[in-house]
Formats: sequence, C-alpha cells, structure tokens
Amino acid sequence: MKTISLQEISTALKVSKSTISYVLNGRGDEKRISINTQQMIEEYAKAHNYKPNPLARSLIVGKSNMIGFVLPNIADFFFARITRSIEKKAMQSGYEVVFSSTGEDKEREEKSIQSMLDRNVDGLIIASTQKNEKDILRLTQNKFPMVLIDRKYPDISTNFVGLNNIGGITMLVEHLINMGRKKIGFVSLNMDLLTLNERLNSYEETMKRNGCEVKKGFIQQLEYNHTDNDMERIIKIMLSKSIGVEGLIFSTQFLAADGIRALNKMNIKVPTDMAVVSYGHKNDFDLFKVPLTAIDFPVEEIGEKAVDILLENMKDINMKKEEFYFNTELIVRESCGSH
Amino acid sequence: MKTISLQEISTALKVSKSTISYVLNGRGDEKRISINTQQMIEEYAKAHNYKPNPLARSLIVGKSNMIGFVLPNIADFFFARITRSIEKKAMQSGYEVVFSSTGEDKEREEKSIQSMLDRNVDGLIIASTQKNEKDILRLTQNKFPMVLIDRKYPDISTNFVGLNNIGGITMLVEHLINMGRKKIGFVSLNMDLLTLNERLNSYEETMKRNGCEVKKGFIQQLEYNHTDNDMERIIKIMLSKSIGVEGLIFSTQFLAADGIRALNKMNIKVPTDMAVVSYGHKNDFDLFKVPLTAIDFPVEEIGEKAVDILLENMKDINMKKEEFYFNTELIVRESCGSH
DNA sequence: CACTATTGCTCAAACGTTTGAGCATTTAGC
DNA sequence: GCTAAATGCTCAAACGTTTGAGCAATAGTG
Repeated sequence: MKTISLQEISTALKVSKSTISYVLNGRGDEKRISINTQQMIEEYAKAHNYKPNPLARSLIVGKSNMIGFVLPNIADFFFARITRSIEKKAMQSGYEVVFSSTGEDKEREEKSIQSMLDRNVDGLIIASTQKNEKDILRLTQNKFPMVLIDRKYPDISTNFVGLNNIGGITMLVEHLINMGRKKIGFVSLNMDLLTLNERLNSYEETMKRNGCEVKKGFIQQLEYNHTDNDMERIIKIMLSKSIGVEGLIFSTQFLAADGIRALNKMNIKVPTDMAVVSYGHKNDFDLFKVPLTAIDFPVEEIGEKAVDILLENMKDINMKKEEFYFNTELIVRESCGSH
Repeated sequence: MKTISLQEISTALKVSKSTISYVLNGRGDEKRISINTQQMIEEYAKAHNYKPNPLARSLIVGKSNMIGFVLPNIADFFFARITRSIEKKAMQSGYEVVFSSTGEDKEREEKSIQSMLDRNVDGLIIASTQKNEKDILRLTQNKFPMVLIDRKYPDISTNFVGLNNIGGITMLVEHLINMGRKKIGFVSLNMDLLTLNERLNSYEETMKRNGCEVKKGFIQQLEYNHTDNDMERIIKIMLSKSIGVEGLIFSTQFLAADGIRALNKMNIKVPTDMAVVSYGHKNDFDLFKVPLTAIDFPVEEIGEKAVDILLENMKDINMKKEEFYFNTELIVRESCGSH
C-alpha cells in the first residue's frame, strides 16, 4: 500500500529531491528548472502515481488542508445534514473535513479539539457543548481560525452562525394565539444551551406582549434522555384542571415527535383538545396523522455559511468577528386547527 | 497553539530525546531508565501538558490510530447512525474515525480511499458505491485491514456486515399475502446495488413460491434523485386497470415516505385501496396518518460489528474473511389493514 | 586488581516532505 | 579575455517523533 516517495523519484531520475519538490509544486519556473527536467519529472510522477505524503507535508508546513468539525452527535439529523454541507463546501475549496462527536460531554469536546489541533487542522467549526469556555477562549486568544455554530458563548466574541430563535418562537406563539389559544405551554429540554434559553425567553416575552399570562406549570423541561413516560407525565400536568393548557410549543423537532406520540397514546385529539407546534422541522411532519405546523429553517445553509466565514478567517487571522443568523419560516399545517 | 516538543523537554531537562520518548511510551523500565529520571520526565511532561505530535509519530511508525469510514452520504440517517456507532466503538479501543461521503460517485470514493491511505489510517470500513472494484481488489490483495458494510462486491471475498435482505422481503411479501393481497407491486431505485438486487430477487421468488404472478408493471424503479411527480407517475401506472396492484412494497424507508406522500396527495386510501409496507424503518412511522408496517433492522449494530471485525483484522492480517448478516424484524402496524 | 555485568543513559538514522542558501557552469557585455 | 549575469540545479536543515545500537560509569565477582 506504499506509494512512491520523492527520494525514489530522485534516485531514479538522478535529480535532487528539492528540484522534484519544486517542480511538482508548480514552482519549477520560479526556480528556473529547465523545461526538459520539468517534463521528465512530471511524467515520471504521473506514471508512478506519485502522491505527496500529507503527513510529512503537514509536519513541516504546519497546515493540513483539513478543517475540523466538533459536534454533539453525528446521528442527530440536524448535525448530520450540516456535516454534509460542510463537507461539500469545504471540498470545493480543496479541504477535507474531520469530525468528532462529543455526546454533549465537556471532556470529550476538549479531547476532540486537542486531537484536531494536534493533527494540524487549519480551522475549526464547533457546535459546542457550551461547557467548554476554556478552549473557546484559548482558541480566540490565539487567533485560531474558528467559527461556532448553533451553540454560542455569550461572553466570548467569536464568529458565529445560528438561527433567529426569537423570530421563530414569536411566529409560533402568535400563530397559536391567532388560532384562538391563549393558554400555551412550552416544552423544552433542561440543557443550558443559549438557543434553548433564547427560545424560552422569546416564548415568555411574546406571551406577555400579547397579554397572555404564563402560569406556573406552563413551562416544562425534560431531561435530554427522557422517556416516553416523562413526556406523558408533563403533558398530564399541563392538561390538569388548574393549568389547562390548550396549545403546546415543543422547542425541538424531536420533542415534538415525542410529544405527538404521547398525545396519541393518551388519546388527546389534536388540534381539538390540544393545538401543537414544533420549533424545528422533520421531513415527515406532513405525513403525520395530523400534519404538524412547524418552524423550518435552512440547515445546509448553516454549514455553508460557517465554511465561508472560516475560509475568510483562515485567510485573515485578524478579521472582524462575524455573526450570522438565519431566519426561520413558519409552515402552517393542521395541528392548530384550520383557518 | 503549539505544544511542547520532545526537543524542548530534552533541553530543559538535559536528558536525551530518546530517553524521554522511551519513558513517555512506558518503556522506561525496559530501557533501564532510573526511577528518578522517569519521574522527573513524567512530571515535567504532565506539567507542560506534553502531547506527542501524532503526525510525526504516524510518519515514522506507519500507523495513525485512526480508522477510515467511506460512506455514500453522511446526511443519510441510516449512515449517520452507523457512523456514530462506529465512532463510539472505535473510541473504546482508542481509535479515532475519519469519514468521507462519496455521494455515490466512483471517483470520489477512489479519492477518499486514497486520501485515507495517505493519512495512514490503520483500517477501512467502506459502504462502497459498488462501482470501485479496482480499489477493493487492490486493498484485499495488499491485505489491508478492511470491512465492507451494506454494499458488497459479489466477486471479491472480503469481510462484510450487512442485512439479511432475503428474510426481510420474504416477511413483507408474506405479510401482504396474509392480509389478502395477491397483486403486490415493488418500488425500488434503479441503482445497481447488491442489497437492492437481493430485495428485488427475494420479492420475485417469494411471490412465485406463494403462487402470485409478478405481472409486467409490478416492478418499478425510480432514479436516485426522483421527484414527487415521478413517484405519483409510477403509482398511477401500478394502479391502472391492467395492472391493478393492491399492495406496495417500498424497498427503502425513504421511498416509503415518498410513496405515502404521493398516495396521500392522490387521495388513495391506505390500506383500503392500497396496502403499503416499507423495507426499512423511520422513527416516526408510528405517527403517520396510517401507521406504517415496516421491516426494522439493527443499525448501530452494523457499525459495531464492523469495528469488531476490523479490529480483529488489524491484529491478524491473515484472518479468515468474515461475513455477518443481521436479521430483520417485521413491525406490524395498520398500513395493510387490521388483523 | 582485572574482568565482566549491570546500570543509565545517548547517538544518529529514519519517516517524507519543504525551503532558503549556495554553487557550478554557461552566456552576455564590454 | 575578463567580469557580471543568467541558468540549472543541489545541499542540508528542519518538522517531531521512534528505535536499534552503542558507550561510559559503576557494581559485582573471583
């Protein structure tokens, strides 16, 4: 499985390694290598399928033509799609992508980042656990090319691309209100992520602004690894006489699917007994028993934009930090009643 | 972003690089380095957070502690889940994973494989395009540790882990027959993949075995990048008087979802007018308007098994080739009627 | 005391590149 | 015919490791 090396071409052609290296890197003219020698080298290299060893190359030039992507979980459809778009976009500029899932674990995130730095990645895209302030700070201070996506550190100024959460939630709340629901519950995860907090805050503010009280019990937060039972339990609470929620906002598409599953099981009619909306979209929401009204957002675009900014940052270490927020779109279906 | 090197420790501690290398690789005792020196080195290394440069290391030892995974598309949920399980399992043995999507393109697969070899991966897991016989042959001939998953080359003996397609399709056909449907159509993709061919063949055989004729028009194959219209068109064909299909098998979960979408749009009642089953499962099939009967299979397990075999193969270059097929499970819901 | 063993290291080559400095040889200019 | 410039390369260090061979100093043995 070994390929031919510069040394071998050198002895075969009786030309120094330097000459060969210069020629194959397109610096032959600049280095005034004769056209004959250049041709000879190029032909031999092609004939023997010479490929420079990227390790040796990287070791010396300190670059690798790779960008690293650190993400929570590659099996999460949201991140898988972003990964693909990053991969595509990076490839167009001649970069390869290495990725690593952290499983929302801080230590794993630290390890992944270190490992990528050790491997000389030229830049990093990070969907952080948001528990790793130390590394993010270190990277920014060292002016290492980096862009955060989806997850952000409020106290650190970095490149960032994410979603306009506030706009999205506002649309959901107001859609529910327009459909005649005033008592609206909010189901989220009890993870301390800025995106989720923004969604929660936006929910509360929009409710207030529209004169809807956010009663105790309206807001429910589940564990990341919740069970179907957990979901049923909190829905039961929100449906109780004293709370009496008539509309539900799920703060992620996964929660929404789990929620619908629970409602089905509990025989609660959507939208008659309960209107439902989802922040975040899944491909098959339109095929559900009651097609689900949801906020959709551009996913591939997040990855592409991140690569764009990263490439800029790699060219200009001192560039001004860039933040980009994608707007979301409300897709109205039938889960809040017909209009 | 630079870390400390052996050289720097060497000058700081006035001890040769070799000694340090031996100690930090746990060969201190073997090399009879005094306990004092060992401690000194270890403390200094820890204090200065020394991390051996994997590039330099890999360049010389020819290994990288990485395994490569070449797959069609990381945004395909099936492969994303497998990737995650490979990543997890590999990490348990101290390996990292690099992956690359081929987009079902032969050249890209060749490039990805070469790039991974150039980066000294210690082994490869490949879900091939099945158009790259050359590389697979080259790898096997060079005894490079490798296991193919999902996609197989009939003429090359390799490690392989995949699905028992025949068993799965048999279950689907016979379920439909048990539900009173005799005229069963089969919708697949016109890609030349062994898995898909196995499914098709199994469909034909099972039909025959059960005395059901496979009429012209029963089998429809769509492009990989088909549109909703394409799907509606072929369903229309199969529903036509002369063909009159009363049950449909979709050979992948994505086709199934697209098919259901088309049936809904065309106002065809499932299961009354058309029974539907899917080979392959999606998380939300149970939430569909008519919950979908489908074949489910262990996905994460495919990745885990692949890593198991790969690690074995990496230990023993000459090991006997291993093939492993996971059995599938029929999940009966309502899309073929009640029982 | 002479010899061997043991202890505790060091040396230098190797992996496959890149790259600034330099060195013959030829050609040009006067 | 002499100097200067141009031509066409080569040298060797560097990147940060690993590793077999070897060497000086001390300890042990008879």
